[in-house]
Amino acid sequence: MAEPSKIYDPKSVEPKWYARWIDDGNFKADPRSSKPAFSIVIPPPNITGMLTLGHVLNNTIQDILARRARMQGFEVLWLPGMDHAGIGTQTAVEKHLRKTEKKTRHDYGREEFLRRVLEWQDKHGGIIVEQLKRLGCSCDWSRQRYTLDDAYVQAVQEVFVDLHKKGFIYRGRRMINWDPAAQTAVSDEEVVSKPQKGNLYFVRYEIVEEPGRFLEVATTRPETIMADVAMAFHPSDKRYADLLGKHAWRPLAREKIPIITDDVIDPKFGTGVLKVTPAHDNVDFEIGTRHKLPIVDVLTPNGRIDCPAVPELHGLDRFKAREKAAEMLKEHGLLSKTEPYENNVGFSDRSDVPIEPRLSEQWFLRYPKTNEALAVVRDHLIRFFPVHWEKVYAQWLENIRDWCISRQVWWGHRIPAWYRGDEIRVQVASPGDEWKQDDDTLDTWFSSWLWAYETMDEETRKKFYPTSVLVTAPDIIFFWVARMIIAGLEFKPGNSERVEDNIPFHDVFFTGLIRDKQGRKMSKSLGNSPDPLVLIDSYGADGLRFGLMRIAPSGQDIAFDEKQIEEGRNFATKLWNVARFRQMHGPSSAEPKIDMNQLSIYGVEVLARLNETIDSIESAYRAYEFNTVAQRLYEFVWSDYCDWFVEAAKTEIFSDDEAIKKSALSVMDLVLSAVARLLHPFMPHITEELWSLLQFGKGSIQFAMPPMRVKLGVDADLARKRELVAAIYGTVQAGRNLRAEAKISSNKKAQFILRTDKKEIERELPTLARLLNADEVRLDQHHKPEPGVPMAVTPLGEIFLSISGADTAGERDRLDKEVARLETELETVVNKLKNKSFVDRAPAAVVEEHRQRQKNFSEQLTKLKQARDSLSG
RNA sequence: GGGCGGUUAGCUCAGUGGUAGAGCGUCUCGUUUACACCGAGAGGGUCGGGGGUUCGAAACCCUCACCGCCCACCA
Repeated sequence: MAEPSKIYDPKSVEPKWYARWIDDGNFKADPRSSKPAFSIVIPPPNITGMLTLGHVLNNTIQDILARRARMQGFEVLWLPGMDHAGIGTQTAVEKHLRKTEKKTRHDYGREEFLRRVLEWQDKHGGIIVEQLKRLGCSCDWSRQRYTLDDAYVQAVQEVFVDLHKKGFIYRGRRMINWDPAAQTAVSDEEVVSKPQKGNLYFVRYEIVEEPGRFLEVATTRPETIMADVAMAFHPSDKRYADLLGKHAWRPLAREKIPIITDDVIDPKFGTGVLKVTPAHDNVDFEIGTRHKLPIVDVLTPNGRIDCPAVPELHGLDRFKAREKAAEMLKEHGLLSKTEPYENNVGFSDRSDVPIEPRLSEQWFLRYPKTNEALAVVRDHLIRFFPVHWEKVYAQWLENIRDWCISRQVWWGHRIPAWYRGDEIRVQVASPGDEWKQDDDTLDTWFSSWLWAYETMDEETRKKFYPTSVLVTAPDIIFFWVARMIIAGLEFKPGNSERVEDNIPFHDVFFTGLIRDKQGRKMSKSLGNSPDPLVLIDSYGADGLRFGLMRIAPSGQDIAFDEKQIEEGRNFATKLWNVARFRQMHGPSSAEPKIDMNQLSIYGVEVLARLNETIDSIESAYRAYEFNTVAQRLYEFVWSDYCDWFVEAAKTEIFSDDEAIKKSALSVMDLVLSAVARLLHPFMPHITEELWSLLQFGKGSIQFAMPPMRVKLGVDADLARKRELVAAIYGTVQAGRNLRAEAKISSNKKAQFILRTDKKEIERELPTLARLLNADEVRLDQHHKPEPGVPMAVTPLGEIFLSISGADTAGERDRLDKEVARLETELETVVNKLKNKSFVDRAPAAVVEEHRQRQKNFSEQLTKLKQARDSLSG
């Protein structure tokens, strides 16, 4: 076999294995399997979307869970698919058409426009699937679904009809959030409030009954004055009490309007007077309803003024009109002042323009099963990770309002409502030629809330529903997670009456949000979002995955730094090289035999650490703490295995004694095979490559059982050996420090003398010498050093660095510092042990630990002082 | 206004009651045959402030400050 290259090359490894996995059908889920089921449905990316770091994080986590489950012997379904993203896709296509053909969708008409969208979809759709494959995602691609698949469309229609029949869906003329750019209604969840700098205009309304007297009102929206239908103040406000029942002149589109009182008005805000504009404000609408006021609408759907009575404003954009209205008022002396003002304005999440509250005929859903949805999370039938999202979820459900589900958009699921004259019918099929279907489509989320089960056929559902876990970013907890829970409870896809059979998933893991180094959200406009494919090209998919997972603490946002991906790549190379090292020393064994009699103490140590690593990984997985899993593996491989075990074991590996050599190689095989399997969910490609190169198993690593703890014999014996290793490693560190302090360059061999009464150390001297890069470590129980020879106290005794021309004064200074440091530490411990409360009340083990520490410090100190004092002469 | 996170080394973050940690960056040494995408060593922190609980607090409680999110109809 040719020797693999020094640098691991993901480009030649990753595509090769991915193609193989697909060819072998390794990701296919079999609903007829007798294995226990593990299932995940992908949060469907937008059909025309591109892979972002958010997707990388999210899908890496899902892949880790899926791959680990496969290794554990589960029948795994990771169901992929895409979302049609109604407004999002339509907006993208409209933008494209405006740019290339200078036309709007209305220029084409519904049918032709939808044809253009399909064209666009054919061209740009599904790219993200190929990108997910490059990341190594083990989805069952043969089951890919789309929210506009025929069957899915049918299901959405039926759900609509069903909910309408049950009385949960209704049509009504109500205040909704209007997006003037996309020209559609949006849901409350799609409105984000942003602080906006603007002005507070103080406008004077003349009292009809008392000419010359004015009522002053503070408003941010003078452009809606023409829609004012009343003036209102708080009933307890004495300032205006005498005006109740009188009238004011509306200053633009001059008209008499009544002066009324209402409880919602805050007397402390502005002048304590509100101009009531029911058509353009939610609060005002409610006041209007209470007082049976008329509704005057002066805005067009695209946010322009519609008021022929005021020609100066008619047709103007709402923001231009605001300035113009203020000007006009000023000219008439009706604007007393203008103050700079900052307030929160609702913006459309989609088009990023201010939302216009608007009275409109729309379809609404009164949510079913809200109490049940609260209960399943509260009672932990569904478990959230991290748990604090439960509260956010509960708050939303407790204050839930009806969901506006109709959209004035063409791309999406058409509403199954039919009209003939004044008649309305809600049903899937057309009632007849003379019936005209509702022009509107449904909110995209009204289709995605069925995703957890409408993506499965009957047989699949039987095996894999409810799904095991949902992995998602927390920003769609309301949009998607909560609604999927409600849908599951309402439509009972579990084919049973039991709640636990119908919930869409057992666990929900909320990922963090990836931010840039400055803590800003990743966004296209900021250009701070690195292209994951470029990262894959530079660092490999495995490097990207591992690097990202190691820095993604559960439940917290992630500050992205490419350096960390570089570390992931470096780790892959490290792994690669240490495997290559193994390969240089003969064939490896798939089932290495560990002979406890032959096993070196270093082997014992590394296997004990492997056991600890396996344990902590196990518990970290249970808590979805992927960064802990990654970090533990990183430390074990790099530090415990490479830096310590492999270096120490070189003595054995280069030994002429075949039995000794074989024992060390067996340990390496055992560890490497275990590490490959433990790392496989994080780094699928490189581990498969190593598995194959080192011939650790006949089949793919994907279905290899995760490693078990290694049995290491009796506890007392194990502890004694590990203590000895710790002492040796401690001595090595002390010795290396002496070398560095004495400025012996790294490539120079040094000589050490070890003064110890521990006889068993003799056989370890060659290893000690190797680790210290010494050509000799001599054992001398009665060694009397020359004055000024650098020395250190270690758990084994004292170590001396043999050098000529020792710097006595320098060494004395060094020892003085060392003595001072130890004295402080000793004092701390002694004080603690002097404290009666501590000795009486602290756990016995802790007290004993302190006694031991005191003993060690005292012994070290005695030896150090002797050494120092001998220098003072 | 309500709620939820966060504040630990220059940077990014681990660390939920018992001697303050990692990686990166910095400094010194090094091409010692797995690895310079590397190895060895060093320096660097009164754990945001203040109170409390405890024998003992980075951790638990209270409070304040600052940063970030989410929810809420102050025009």
